[in-house]
Amino acid sequence: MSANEDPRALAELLWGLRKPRIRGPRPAFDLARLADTAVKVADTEGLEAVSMHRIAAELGLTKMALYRYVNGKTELMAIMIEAAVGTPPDLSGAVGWRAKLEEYARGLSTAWRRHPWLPSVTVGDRVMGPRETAWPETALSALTDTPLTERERLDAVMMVSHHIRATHSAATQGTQTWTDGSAAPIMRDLLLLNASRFPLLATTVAIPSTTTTREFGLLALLDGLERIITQRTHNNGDEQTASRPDPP
Amino acid sequence: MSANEDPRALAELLWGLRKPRIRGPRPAFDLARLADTAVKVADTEGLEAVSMHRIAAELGLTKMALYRYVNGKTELMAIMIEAAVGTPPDLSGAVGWRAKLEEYARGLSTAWRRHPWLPSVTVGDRVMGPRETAWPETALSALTDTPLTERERLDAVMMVSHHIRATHSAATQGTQTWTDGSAAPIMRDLLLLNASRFPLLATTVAIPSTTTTREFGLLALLDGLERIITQRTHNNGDEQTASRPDPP
DNA sequence: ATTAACTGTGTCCTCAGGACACTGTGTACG
DNA sequence: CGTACACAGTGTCCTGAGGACACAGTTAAT
Repeated sequence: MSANEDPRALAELLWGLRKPRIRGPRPAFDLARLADTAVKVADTEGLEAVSMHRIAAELGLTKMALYRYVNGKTELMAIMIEAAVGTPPDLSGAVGWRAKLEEYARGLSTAWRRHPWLPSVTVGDRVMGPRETAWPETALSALTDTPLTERERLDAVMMVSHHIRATHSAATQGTQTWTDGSAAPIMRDLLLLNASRFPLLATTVAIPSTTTTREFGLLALLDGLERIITQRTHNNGDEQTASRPDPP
Repeated sequence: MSANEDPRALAELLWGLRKPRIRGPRPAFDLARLADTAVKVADTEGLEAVSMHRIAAELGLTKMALYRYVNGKTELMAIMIEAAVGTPPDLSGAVGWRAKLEEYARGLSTAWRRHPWLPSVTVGDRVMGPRETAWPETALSALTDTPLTERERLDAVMMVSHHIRATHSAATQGTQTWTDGSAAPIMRDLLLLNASRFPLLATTVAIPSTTTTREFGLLALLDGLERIITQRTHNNGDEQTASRPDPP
C-alpha cells in the first residue's frame, strides 16, 4: 500500500550494514530468528500462509512489533530468501564446465525442492543478499576456463537458472500445464474435444512422458553452449572442453 | 479468499461452453468488452491497477455487477489473457524448423512487449483458453519434420517460451537483476564493495553488454536442439534440417 | 398476465499491509 | 546518581483488496 519500498534500506539490512542499536532495551529476537520461522511456515503451509500477523504470532509478538525488525513485507521476504537459499554446491569435484554446470543445476534443483516457494519469489527486480549472490558467483566459476565473454558466461548462468526454475513444478512457476497440476486433466479433455483445431497438442498430450522436460532441456541447453564453446576453441586454438559422449 | 476457484467453470467460460441466458434482461456488456477494458487498464497502468472495483468503475458498473460475468478475479485474469495473447505468428514463411522457431520466438516477444504484464501471468497451473492454446500448437508445427519425439517437441517449445519469458524485462519476470531495473545500480555498488567475495560477478557487472541475453540464450538453445536433431538424423538417415552457418 | 430468471445495487464481512500514538524499559551521559 | 533519550512492544485505526448475500428492478417465455 504505502511507498515503503526503499531498496537502500533493504540492501543495508541484507548485507549487515545496520547501525548497531545501543540505547534502549534489547530486542527479543534477531533477523535470523524471524527469517527461520517465516521460512518454516512457508515450507509447511505454503507462501500464502506467510503474513505479518502470522509470523508475529508465531514468535509471540504483535504484528506491529515485527515492523521494528523489518520495514515491511518486502524486507521480510528478502530475509526469508536469504535464509532459505543456503550455500551453493561445491563444483570443485566436477571436471569441465559442463559437469560443473550440471552439478550447479542439481544443487539449485535441490534447494528449490527443499523450499518450493523459493523459485516463484527469487524473480524480478529486487535486491539480493550475499548468500543468494554466492550462487551465480559459483556458477560463473564453472565457466572461467571457457572462451566465452564475461557477459556470455552470465547469460549462460542465467539460462540454466531460468530453466531449472521454469521446470520446477507447475504449482510454483512451471507452466507445465500439459503434464502436471490440477488443471492438466481439464486441459487434456479440452484438447481431445477440440483435437481438430489442435491436432499436434492433442496427440502430444495423449502419450505419457518418458524423460522429463528438465533433463531434455538441460541437455539441449548445454549442448548449445558446448557448440558455441568448441567453435570458439577451434577458432582460437586453445582451451580444452569436456564433451558429452555421442550415443550409439 | 473464498474457495472460488472452479477450473471446470473457468474452462466452460474460456471455451465458450456457457449455456445461453434467455430469461432475464440482457446484460449490458459481454466478456470480450470486460476483457478489453481490463487489458487496457493493465497495459497503461500496470497489472496491479486491475481490481474488480476498478474494472467495474471503468465500465460504469458496481463491483458486484462484475461477478455476474465472472466468478472471481481468477476468471477475470483468464479472459484478460485470452484477449491479450492474440494470434500466433504465421510460420509458413520461414523454412526449416530453426527459422520457424525463431519466428515464433519473435512473435512471442512482440506479444509480450505489447502487454508487459502478460509473461508474469501466463505461468503456473491454470486453464488456458483456445487462443492461448493456439500458440504452442503453432510452435509444435515448426518441429513436425524433425526426428524428435512428440514429448521432446513439446519440451523444446516450452524451453523457447520459458526463455523468452525469462528474458522479458526485469519488471515483469526477468531476474535480470544485474543489468536492468531499479535495483541494478544498488546491486552493482554492493558487488563492487564486496569484489573480494564475488570477483567474477564484480568484473562481469562492470562491463557493458554487447549482445542481449535473449539473443545469446536463443542461439544456445537452438544450437542445442540442432545438435540433437542432426544427431538423430545421421543415425536414422533421413530428414533434412536447416543449419545455421558457421561464423568465420 | 404471470412468473421465473436474470441484471445490477447496496451493505456487510474478512483479511491483507501499514500508519501512528502510546506505554514501558533500559542504557548512556551529565 | 538521576535524568533524559532511544528503543521494544502494544493497541487502535485506516485503506483497499476479494467476496457473500439479500434485495430491487427488468424482461422474456409460458
